[in-house]
Amino acid sequence: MSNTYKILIVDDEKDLCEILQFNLASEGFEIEVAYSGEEALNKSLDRFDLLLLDVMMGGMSGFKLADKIRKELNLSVPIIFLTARETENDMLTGFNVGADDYLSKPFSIRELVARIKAVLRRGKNVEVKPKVITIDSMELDLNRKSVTIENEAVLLTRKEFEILTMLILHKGKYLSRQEILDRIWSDDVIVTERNVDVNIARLRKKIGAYGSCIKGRSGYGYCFEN
Amino acid sequence: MSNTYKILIVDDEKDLCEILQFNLASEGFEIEVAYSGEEALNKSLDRFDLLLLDVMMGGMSGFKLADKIRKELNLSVPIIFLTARETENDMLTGFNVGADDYLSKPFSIRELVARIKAVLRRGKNVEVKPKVITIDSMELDLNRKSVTIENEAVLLTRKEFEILTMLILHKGKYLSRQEILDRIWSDDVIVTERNVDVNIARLRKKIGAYGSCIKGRSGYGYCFEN
DNA sequence: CAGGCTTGTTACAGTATTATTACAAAACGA
DNA sequence: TCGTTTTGTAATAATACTGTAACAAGCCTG
Repeated sequence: MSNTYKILIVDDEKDLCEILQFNLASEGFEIEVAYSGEEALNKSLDRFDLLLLDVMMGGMSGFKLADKIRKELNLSVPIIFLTARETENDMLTGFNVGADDYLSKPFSIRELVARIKAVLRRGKNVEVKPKVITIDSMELDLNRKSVTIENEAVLLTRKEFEILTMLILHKGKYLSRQEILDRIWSDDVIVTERNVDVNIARLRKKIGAYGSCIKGRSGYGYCFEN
Repeated sequence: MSNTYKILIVDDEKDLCEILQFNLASEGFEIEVAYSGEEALNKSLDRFDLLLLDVMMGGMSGFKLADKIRKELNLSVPIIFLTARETENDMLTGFNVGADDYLSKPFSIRELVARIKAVLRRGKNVEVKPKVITIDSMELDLNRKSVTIENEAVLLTRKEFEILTMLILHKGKYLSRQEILDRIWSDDVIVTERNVDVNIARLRKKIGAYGSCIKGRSGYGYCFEN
């Protein structure tokens, strides 16, 4: 396999680390090891495709480490937890800090490998969104949330901007009113689907000629297509 | 609370189904149940956000079902397996057919819910893999619900699209009017079987030369065959 | 090959869905 | 706070979709 996956093992049991390292390496993975959470944080963690974290470690626990990785480093690298503890609460904590899987010791190497592969397979399709989208003479800046057409600013409201962005990110696909509501309106607000229509109408008017790129189709919803 | 995820439970233990249905429904999920793999295949499975499959079932096993779903229907909907069996080999079979998680009975509802949420959360960032069916110069995009012939868009209504999809997914098999009604019309609406004929006629007209691939046979129903 | 049954097609009407407008409520900023 | 902007609702007209009925054409079966 040309691009080998890099996996970081964080566990303070050196024996187990060695076993894992040997076995996973022979599966074709590229392995690095850290013997504590602190040591792990000293590495540039964004290099790895997957982290295997022991929950029970001297010093920082695996959960704590995962939390830092998610919240402070803001990384979305997949994480699998290893733990000797079997209680349900641990499970839940694990998933709450964004674990991708969870294995209780003792586990078989084959099972671990299977789960690693499952997690890596999932991750393959994630797509990095561009921050600026250009469509002919129309530009959306997702960071600044601004739109220009022929370099002229077009002032869209928040909802209008988000709908336009969503349609464009799914260019060519019809999105139902419900899907649009789900994504753009906060969960606790209850509004009618007609709202989507109204906002689409406003949007169409504001973006001039591009308005006709937003197609509406009975039973399907809306779609951007140019 | 717009975001209801639709989950299909496939298990032949009715009691368990009921318990799961009740508990998951009260978590805000929208639940459907099938008591066998065969019954599950009669549903349009692309409607669901997640499948919970029992491994051990009378008739088709959960693994077999998953395999069909992945390979024949070409769906990438997340799957979680439920099983009483704990052997490692089962685990591995599960992951090989593209399972997203695996739970051994008995499991706690809370754990199941946590795992469901983990799987659904993951799915958010994953770009849906295109589900496109190509038949000579005709292309059906099941995600976009669009049809093109020689790269020209063919605008089908929902019913027309669904009928065409259903026929093509069961290419070579005659589907009775009743089967088509059951699958495509919602349960509470009562309509005559003649409706199927009418929609088939419209469909045939819209898809031009491919119209003649939809064969009708007295007493059998309709079948797509090219 | 005739009669009854099933199927294909068309036209029409009822229903559902969508676009647009105007106005009111809510949120926002100075 | 007040005035402005944004957002939601309701009403309406326009459009699209779907079901029914009617009839023609096909197909079984005796």
